[in-house]
Amino acid sequence: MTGVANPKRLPRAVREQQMLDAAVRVFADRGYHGASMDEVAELAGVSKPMVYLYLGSKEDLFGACIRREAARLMERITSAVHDAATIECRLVSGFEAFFGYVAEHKDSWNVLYHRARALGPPFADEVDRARHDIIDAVTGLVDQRGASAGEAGALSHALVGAADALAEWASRTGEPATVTTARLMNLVWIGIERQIDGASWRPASS
Amino acid sequence: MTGVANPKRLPRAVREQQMLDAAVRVFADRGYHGASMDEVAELAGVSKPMVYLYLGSKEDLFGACIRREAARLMERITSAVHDAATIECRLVSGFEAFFGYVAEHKDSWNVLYHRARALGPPFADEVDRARHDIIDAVTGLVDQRGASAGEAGALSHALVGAADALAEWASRTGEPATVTTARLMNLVWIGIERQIDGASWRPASS
Amino acid sequence: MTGVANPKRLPRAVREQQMLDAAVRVFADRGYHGASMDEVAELAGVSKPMVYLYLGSKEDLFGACIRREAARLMERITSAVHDAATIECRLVSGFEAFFGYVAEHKDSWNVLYHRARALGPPFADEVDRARHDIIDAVTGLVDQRGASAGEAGALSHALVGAADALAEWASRTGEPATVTTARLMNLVWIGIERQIDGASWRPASS
Amino acid sequence: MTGVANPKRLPRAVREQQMLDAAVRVFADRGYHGASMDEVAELAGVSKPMVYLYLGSKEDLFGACIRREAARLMERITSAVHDAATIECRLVSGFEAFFGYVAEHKDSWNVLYHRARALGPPFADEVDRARHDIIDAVTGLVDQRGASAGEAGALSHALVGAADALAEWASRTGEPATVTTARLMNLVWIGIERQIDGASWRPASS
DNA sequence: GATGAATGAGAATTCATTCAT
DNA sequence: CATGAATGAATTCTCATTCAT
Repeated sequence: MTGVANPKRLPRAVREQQMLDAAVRVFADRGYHGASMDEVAELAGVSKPMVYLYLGSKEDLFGACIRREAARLMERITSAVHDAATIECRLVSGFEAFFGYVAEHKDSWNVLYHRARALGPPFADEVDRARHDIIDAVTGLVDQRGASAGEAGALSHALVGAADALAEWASRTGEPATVTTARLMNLVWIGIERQIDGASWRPASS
Repeated sequence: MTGVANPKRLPRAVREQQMLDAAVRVFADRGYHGASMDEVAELAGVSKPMVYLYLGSKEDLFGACIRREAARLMERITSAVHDAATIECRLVSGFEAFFGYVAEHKDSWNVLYHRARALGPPFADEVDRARHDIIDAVTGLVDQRGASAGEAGALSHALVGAADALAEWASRTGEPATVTTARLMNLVWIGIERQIDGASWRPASS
Repeated sequence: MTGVANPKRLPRAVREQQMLDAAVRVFADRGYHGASMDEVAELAGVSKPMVYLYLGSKEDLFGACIRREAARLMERITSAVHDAATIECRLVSGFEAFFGYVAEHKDSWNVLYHRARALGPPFADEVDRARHDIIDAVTGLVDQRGASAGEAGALSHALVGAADALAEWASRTGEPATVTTARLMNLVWIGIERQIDGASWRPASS
Repeated sequence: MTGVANPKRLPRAVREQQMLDAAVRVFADRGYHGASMDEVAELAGVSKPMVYLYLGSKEDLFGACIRREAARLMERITSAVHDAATIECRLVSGFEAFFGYVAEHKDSWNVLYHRARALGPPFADEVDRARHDIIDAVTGLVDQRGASAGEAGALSHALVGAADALAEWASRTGEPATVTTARLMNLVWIGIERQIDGASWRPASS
């Protein structure tokens, strides 16, 4: 009975991280509504009141998960992009980091992308903020020169959408991040380049 | 009380459609777990037992929504693509139809795309089938000639992902389907063309 | 659609019997609370309102079942006992008739004995009346001469109880009514005889 | 409101017994299907979630009742029989204990005997096990010497059936257990004795 | 005579959340 | 610091019962 596996009396910061780990896992598996605080507490190895004491309500807990995971993803991408020279290299590095992250942290991505998106008003803000941080980062990659705001915004949305779908594909086929990155670059790089140069596709019919 | 003022004693087929309309709306707004059968019934202007009698369990009801909405979207795309001559034209028509549909039937798209994806085993099949019908249609557009199966699959996943993200963007900015289509073609058409021709992007560094 | 199997427009008396047949079956299978009017109606091949129109509420329907089946059992026993000469013969004939009935009409016995007994106040009367008709008949068999009322009552209760338990035993082993009857007579006949003669068992210890 | 005025925050073991007490009472009064978890909780003086937390589903709860009550009855009979010397004494002690138990714990007997019997597959096992423990005990009393298995089985079924019916009779007339026991011995002892000795009743007619 | 359409009421079960210790 | 005990409020689903045709 007396603490073999779970040392009691851990410092607060550690316990909080354990709880968040558990929460991310449960939210990823069941979605926000499907998750129960009971399960989170059990998986974290603490009693429910502890969860409430440390992280607040279910809503708060979900928010905390989103923020922590989004920050982790951002950091991974940012540091990957950091010391690449050309736009092309930045994109490649960024995509590779992204695909790598998704492959290595399925739960994290699951919560962020699948579970959190479009979850009624109380969460929309939190999630949108997180998602926009990422899209903005991509916009930053592409929009080094003067594409108009609208253009770059749409472009990065499309890129992130495509990347997301490919991440899923990659997680099913198990292909390495570099290959998936190549597929994506294959599809979009020339388009991006031309867009940066100001050229654009015209309907063939006209 | 909130439902439309309905004449009583409608024939079954009519009531079923009303219920499905309501269900799509509610599932779109709240997600599967967040939706309550009470709300569906109220919005449909009937009592709960009618919903259970006609459409079965919540799970069944959700499945019925998915199937109906997926069929509608597919029909719209299929008929748009039908009489276009070149691959390029087909893509343009297909995207326009898609963006048009998403713009005009927000709830439908919401259920199909945001709410239904990644919803545990009981639904995975139904949803996956619907989603794959669409992706297969896109694959069919692109893969008229001999891109290898894997290539085409990844490509169409990426295209659908990009289109989805742009649809969201468009729904926020309110731009017409033709403009969004142009943005997307701008980004990907050359890449597609080259891929059809067998050329591909190479990492610049090597 | 138009009546191949179930001729429509049957005379009321026939329909009522069909419904009662169905009801006995369903009540036997599921018990009073577990049975649903839907199932009864379906099994009877009519719509629910017909059941209500002809037999009244669920409670009424159950009562009607009890009465009909109890009457059938009583008639079987009564006519078997009718032309036996001695008390012993009457008992044997009565038990054989009883065991035979239980073996041949499982549902009927099930409803009467298992499902109906001890079913809260609304039914207690109906069921008790039916059960007492049978016990009274047994009392009549045994009490031809002057056992005091109390004695005979207790005796016949015990006999019916034993017979009931043996009926169940017989229905499991499938042994013929005559054998089961012999078992029972084996156990109780001498005791009955002595009781009729006024002799009685005395505790051995005194 | 109806429950006993309970001090709050009782230890689990205590609360569980209170809940079982209430459940036995309610199941006895209404039968399995007729009983509602609401009523059980109210009578136990706790909220429904506590019942589910401690005892599980309605089915589980019913099973727990059956097990507890069957064990109590068995213990009473076993300890009564324990130090009687002859078969006759054992039977007398056993019956007295049984009639005493039924008289003193009406609800318990009601659940065990009337409510639980013949209750569809999910319960059949539990109930049958409990019931057979009792019948086996009786078989053990009677079958000290070599009555064949079938014989002894039928005999003990019949005895338990008779005892049950007499218990009911006794509970109506209020007569003491010793008197009811005498009635039963009066009826069956000679039959049992002869059966032990291998003699048996023969149809008078042959 | 017969039924499809419809519902009010209540069932089991679960969950987020909070005290008292 | 930490938890076992406890619950109000929903949620899904079913059922007996009745109209309108």
